[in-house]
Amino acid sequence: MNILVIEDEKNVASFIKKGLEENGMIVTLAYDGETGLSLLQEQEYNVIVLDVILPQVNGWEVCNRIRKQLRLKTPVLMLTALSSTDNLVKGFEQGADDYLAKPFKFQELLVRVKALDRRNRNQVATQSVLRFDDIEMNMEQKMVTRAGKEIKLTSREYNLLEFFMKNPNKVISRMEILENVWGVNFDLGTNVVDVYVNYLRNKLEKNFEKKVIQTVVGMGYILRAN
Amino acid sequence: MNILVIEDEKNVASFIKKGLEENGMIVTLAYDGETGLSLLQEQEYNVIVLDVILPQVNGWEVCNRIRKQLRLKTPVLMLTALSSTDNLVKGFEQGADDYLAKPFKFQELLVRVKALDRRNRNQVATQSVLRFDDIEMNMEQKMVTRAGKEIKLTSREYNLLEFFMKNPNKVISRMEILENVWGVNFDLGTNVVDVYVNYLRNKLEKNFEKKVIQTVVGMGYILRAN
DNA sequence: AGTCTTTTTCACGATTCTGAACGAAATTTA
DNA sequence: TAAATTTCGTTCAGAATCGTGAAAAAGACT
Repeated sequence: MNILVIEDEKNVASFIKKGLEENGMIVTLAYDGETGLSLLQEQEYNVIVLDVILPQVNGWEVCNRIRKQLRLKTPVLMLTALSSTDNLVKGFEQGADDYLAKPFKFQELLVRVKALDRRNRNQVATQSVLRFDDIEMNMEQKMVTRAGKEIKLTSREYNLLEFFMKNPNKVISRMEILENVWGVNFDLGTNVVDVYVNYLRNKLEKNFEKKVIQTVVGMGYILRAN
Repeated sequence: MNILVIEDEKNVASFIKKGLEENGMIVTLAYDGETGLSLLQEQEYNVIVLDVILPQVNGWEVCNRIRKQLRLKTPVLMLTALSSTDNLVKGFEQGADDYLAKPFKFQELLVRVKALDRRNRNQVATQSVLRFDDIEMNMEQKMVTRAGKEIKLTSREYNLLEFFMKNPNKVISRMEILENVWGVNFDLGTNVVDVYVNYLRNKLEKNFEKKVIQTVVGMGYILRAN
C-alpha cells in the first residue's frame, strides 16, 4: 500500500512515515503542497495523509486541487490542529474523506488510513491508468501524456500504444501486433505496422529526449526506457 | 436532527444526551441493543451513536443487524474503549461509518456526529441530482440546468445526457450509448447517436462558452470540462 | 389535424488508413 | 571486405471511413 504524506513539520512527518512503514506500507513524504501535487501526478497512491497547515498553499486548497485539477479519487485523510466544527466541515466540502485532530495517537492514524484504503478498494476496483516511464495513458479518457504534456493520438495509434504499454520491456513481433491491434491473424503482405510505429514515434518521441520504442531487427519492436 | 444513542453506562449516556441537546439536537437513549433496534424500527434517526460494549448483544452485532436486518443506511458512530486496529477494522466491516475511542472529548463526538449527518445528507441529495461542471441534472424532476439556466430536453436527449453524466471524463463508444440509451445491442447501421449528440450540443453548448461533449474520433464521445 | 419528438437519410468535408515506392540500415553470403 | 539480400524508415497519394449538419420522413401525443 502506497501512502503519500504531505506534512511540513519534519518530526511529525518522519514519525508518521516510520510508523506506517512498520506496518508494511510504502510511504512518500512531501513537505509542501506543490511537491505533493507533483508527486501525485507521477505515481499512484492508495491514501493521502494531508496536513491542513502547510506553508504557501494550505491543505484545503491542496485537497481541492487533488479533486478538481488532478481528478484523483484517492482518499484523503486530513490532519488538523483545529478540531472546530466549521473547519472540519470545510475540509469535507473540499473533498476530504476523513480527518484526524492533532495531537493523535498513532494507532488512530493507522486505523483510519486502513479504513480509507479499505473503503476505496471496495468502490473503485481499478484505476485504469497505464504508466511507462514518463508516459501515462488514461484508458478511460483515452488520453495520453508524456512528461505531463498531452499527446493526441488517433484511435489506431492509441490502440497500438496501449498494446505496447501492456507489454513493456518485451519484444513484440509484427504478427502479434497485427493480431492484437488490427485483429488480423494472417499475413497480409503489408507494412501498416511499420507505418504506425513510425507515426507513434513521431508523436511520442519528437520533442522528447528519450526514445522509447526500439526496433529489434528481424524480430519486431520493444517498448523500453532507453 | 434526531440522534439515537445506544449506550449502557447511564452516566456516559446522559452526558452525551445533554451535550448534544445543548447543540440543538433531539436525542433518544437506549440502554441496550434490543431496545435500540426496536426504536430504529419505529422512528427515523439521522445518526446513531453506538457503544461497542453493551449487555447481551454487543455493538458490532447491533451494527450488523441495523444494516442487514433493518436495511438502514443511517450513519453509525461507534464508541469503543479498545482502539486496537483489529477491533476497529471489524467495526468498519460491520458497516460502521466512523468510530471514536473512549475516553473522548465531547467536542470530538459533536464534530463527528455533525460530519456523519452532513455526509449522509450529501449522499442522499446526490442520489437524485447529478452535477458536472455547471450542469445540474435533477433526476426526480427530470430537469436540467446549465449555469442556473433551465435547458429543456426531450426524453431521449435527457437519457443520453444522463448516461454521459453518469460516466464523466470517460470515453463512451457509440455501441455503449446504443446499448444503454436505446437498449439496442446489435449494430444497426445507423447514426442516431451522432444525431442526438448533436442535438445535445445544440441545446447544451449554444449560448455557453465551454464545450462539454467532445468527440474522440474513432472511439466515441467524452463528457469533459474544457 | 396539428404539434412535438424521434428516426432516418443524405451529402459534404475532414480525418484516418493503407499500400506502394524508395532509400537507408542491418545482416548474410560470397 | 565487398556484394547481395533482407529488413526497416519514411513519405505520399488515393481510398476508406467517420463526423457533422440539415432536412425529410415517421411516429407519438394532444
